[in-house]
Amino acid sequence: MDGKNKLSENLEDYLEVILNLQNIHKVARSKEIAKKLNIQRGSVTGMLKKLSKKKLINYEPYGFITLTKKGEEIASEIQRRHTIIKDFLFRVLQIEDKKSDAIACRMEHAMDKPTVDMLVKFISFIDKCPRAGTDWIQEFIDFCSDTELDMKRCKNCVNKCLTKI
Amino acid sequence: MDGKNKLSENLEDYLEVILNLQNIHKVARSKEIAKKLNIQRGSVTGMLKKLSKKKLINYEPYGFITLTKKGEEIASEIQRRHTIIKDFLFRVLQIEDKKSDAIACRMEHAMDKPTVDMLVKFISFIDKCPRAGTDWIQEFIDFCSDTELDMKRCKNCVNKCLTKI
DNA sequence: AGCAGAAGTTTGGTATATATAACTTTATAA
DNA sequence: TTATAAAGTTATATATACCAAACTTCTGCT
Repeated sequence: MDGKNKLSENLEDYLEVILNLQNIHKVARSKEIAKKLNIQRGSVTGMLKKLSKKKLINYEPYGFITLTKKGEEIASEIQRRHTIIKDFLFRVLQIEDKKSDAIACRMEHAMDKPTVDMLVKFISFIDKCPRAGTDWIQEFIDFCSDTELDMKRCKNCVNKCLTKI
Repeated sequence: MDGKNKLSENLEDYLEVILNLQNIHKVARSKEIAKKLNIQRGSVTGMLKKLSKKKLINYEPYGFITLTKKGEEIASEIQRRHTIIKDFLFRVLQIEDKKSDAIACRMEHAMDKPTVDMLVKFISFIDKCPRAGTDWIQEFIDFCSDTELDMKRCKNCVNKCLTKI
């Protein structure tokens, strides 16, 4: 029934921000939304009206702003994508914290749910598989500076896997 | 000197498409650009003018369309990002071919060069590290259906690494 | 040469998302 | 309780990027 109503990236960002604010202050406020999105207060109202028309937020002029159930579902999914992508960028690819956040903020709109689900599984696999793990990520970090593998070292490294099992 | 002139995602897409067409037909043509971007012919002209003003393409009305050196540099970088991201999605995350392409097409604008560089290293590490490799990716595929690790199997799996070195 | 059709452009209109500035409503505090 | 500030809204304007349809230029064919 609502499969085609794809939200713009901006509207998705609004929902995500509203969810964050709601989690802190119970309700979101126009001023705070503007601040978080780095835009002017006046630009927010029109977008709130759009979200309201789509029944994603409860909105009355000068009133409280809260997510509807449907809005919360979407916002949660976006937030989930953000968290997962950031985790991958930060913990695996070794991108610095703030930058991971900034890039995740853009990537979350490009990746759909099934793709993020696979990323979740992949990260989970890295964390659980004896052939991977945090020591393996450390090897990756070293690999990044060395570029070449030292096979003697590899032998040593593989042996570490055995100790895990 | 040109650090702040960030292109919009759309302009980046135009450059990428023009590079592709140029590689096939030496020059790009308005009609082909429209076709590749799934838009109308009339929409292309204005964008070509913008790219021309930014000195990213050589453009005269009714004339040939080619990338300038600067335009080619940017287009190549975008194309490189696309290829790398697609490779990760397809070969590692096991996203189907066409979908990998479509998502890469959107992600390429969200990830900057340093981040893609790290992704390159990561994929290269997966391909080269004895603890990873294609057999490890196969283990990931199995992990996706099973969700849980079988430690007996893990022992077997780790032994495979040893045979590599 | 000249005509038809293809390719390219222009024009006018739409949708999205923003800014700025003036205005209204709500909240605060003397 | 009423002035004032803060928060929110409205109106106008801008930038991006698209479409549809009319128009222009170019190309190939006879």
